[in-house]
Amino acid sequence: MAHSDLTIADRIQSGLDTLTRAERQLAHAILENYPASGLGPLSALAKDAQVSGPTVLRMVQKLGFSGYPEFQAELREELRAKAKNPIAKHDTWTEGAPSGHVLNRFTDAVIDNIRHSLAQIEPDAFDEACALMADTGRAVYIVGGRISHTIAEYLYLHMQVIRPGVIHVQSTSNTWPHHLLDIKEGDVVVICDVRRYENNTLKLAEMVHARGSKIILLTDQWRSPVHSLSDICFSSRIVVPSAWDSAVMPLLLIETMISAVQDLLWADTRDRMEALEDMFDQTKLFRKFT
Amino acid sequence: MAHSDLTIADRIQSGLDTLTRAERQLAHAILENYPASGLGPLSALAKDAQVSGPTVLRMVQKLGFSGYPEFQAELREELRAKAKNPIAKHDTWTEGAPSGHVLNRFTDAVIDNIRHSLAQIEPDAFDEACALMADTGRAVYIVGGRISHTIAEYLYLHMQVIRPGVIHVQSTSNTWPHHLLDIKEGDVVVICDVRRYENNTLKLAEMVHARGSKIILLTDQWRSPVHSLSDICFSSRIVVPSAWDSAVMPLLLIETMISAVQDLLWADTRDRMEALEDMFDQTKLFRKFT
DNA sequence: TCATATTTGTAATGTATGATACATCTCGTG
DNA sequence: CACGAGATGTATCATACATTACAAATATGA
Repeated sequence: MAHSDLTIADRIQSGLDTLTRAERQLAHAILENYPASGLGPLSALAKDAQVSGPTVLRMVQKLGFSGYPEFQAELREELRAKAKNPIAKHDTWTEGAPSGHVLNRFTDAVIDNIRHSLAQIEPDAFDEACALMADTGRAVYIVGGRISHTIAEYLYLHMQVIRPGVIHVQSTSNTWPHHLLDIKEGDVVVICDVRRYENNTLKLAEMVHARGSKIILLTDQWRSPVHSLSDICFSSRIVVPSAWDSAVMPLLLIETMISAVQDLLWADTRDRMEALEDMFDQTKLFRKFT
Repeated sequence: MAHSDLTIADRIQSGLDTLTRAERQLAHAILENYPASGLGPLSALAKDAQVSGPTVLRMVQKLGFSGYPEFQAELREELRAKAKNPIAKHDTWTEGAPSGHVLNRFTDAVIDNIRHSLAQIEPDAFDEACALMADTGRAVYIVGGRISHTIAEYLYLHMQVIRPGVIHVQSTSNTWPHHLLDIKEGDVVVICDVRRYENNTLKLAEMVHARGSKIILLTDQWRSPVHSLSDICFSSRIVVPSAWDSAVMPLLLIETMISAVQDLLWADTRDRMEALEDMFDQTKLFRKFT
């Protein structure tokens, strides 16, 4: 807030006693449905409070603004700040680091990304995507680009355990057409494509689309060109205070999918996981969990 | 609401696909801080979205309003209505999904993990780790296990661009000793090791520790056995309502590190990144960003 | 590759809006 | 009750704003 830490509402409230008759009327009208009424035209507010235009203007000036537009600008600023707050209020995440520390700034941005992205997701689409991936009648192909293949692989590594028929394809590799030789109608292709969208990925999408496969797309807020070919599309906000983009939100989505698919297939997965445990034990790849 | 039960945000949301480039930019700007941005002057919104005034107007008309003022009037009406119903609060992340939906439960857990993990991190240790990774006098080895190698690779792919002398080692591969032949005292080894801690990773840690390398460990709340050998250790909470663990917090940490190291090395990185851009342009690997 | 349609931006225009000057009213005070 | 100082409203003005018309740019399809 430009002028002080107090909101305009607070300031009006505290000064209520010192106001004159018309000003008090006006003050109540503003507070009545705050801040909506203050965001309309001056004349509308005046009419609503049954006072004259100049009275509104004088009040606004008493509050320290040079004019009505400036007053409105601060109201909007309050609104912005309020909308941000629900969880990001935590102004420092790491105690001992100033709020300007990269750890705090970065986390703020990520939480904000999560909030915005989830607000846009349609739960039905999510459930549908999970149902597709849980359908063992369909093969599942998982595709990622240069950077995004890392989270694609993360999805792959888990899906591989959960169900059979999961194939990992790297679109940056020239050999991707080989992996798609056997793809057929009804198969599911999960594509991760965030900006610096890659031509290879688009080509791949076009090919599998032509084959009649279902495309589930994980992309960013601007949406990969693949999205026009996709059956289900999830867009994540990925902007952070960095020269790079954030993969946290896409990863969160992927993990949630893994969890949901796992639940759908629990009966089958159980055996697979136990079998895997046995194999690990035999190969002594892992230490016993202590 | 005057026109329908849907809020303007909903209507914009649902029509996102049918929009053109400039309109989509605008739509995102409106949703970004909704409804504040829509309550300012048309020109301000246009500038914010980096589109022209008329584009805003056309969009508003597409939404069924006769003009911008009418659009704003409904935004204010929504605000009024929302202020009246304090029950319509966001206690869920995705509207339209019950609070018990996996999307909401999972996200709750992840946010909780982030909060707890960051509360435990010592900013000084973080800064020190970044300084080590930014020191081009030291080689940086990045190591991950069976699953964690995906986020280790994510770190690698970025560090590779930021600075020279970055090596990716996969501890699950039998060939890892080959990659460490040249490691020397003072070099930095970033190890990702979360539960199902792997024997190979511990062996590797012991070896590089003996060589006098600095170990930065990313692990979970129970801490990998490597932690006794590590110089700097970050533990992330990774429990989520799933049969699997979450890699979101480790990834968040890694991304923050990338950002911090990038900042420390900005002068040098700049050239590297530009060189990379040129190479991408030449090989036409990526589409031009639209 | 060119031609056409669609999208987008620029510049001009008219109007709604906020600001100003001044007249009127209200209320306290002698 | 009259006077004056502050409060409030009316009428006018200036301008910032939304709107319109048109041109440039971009995408689409032959």
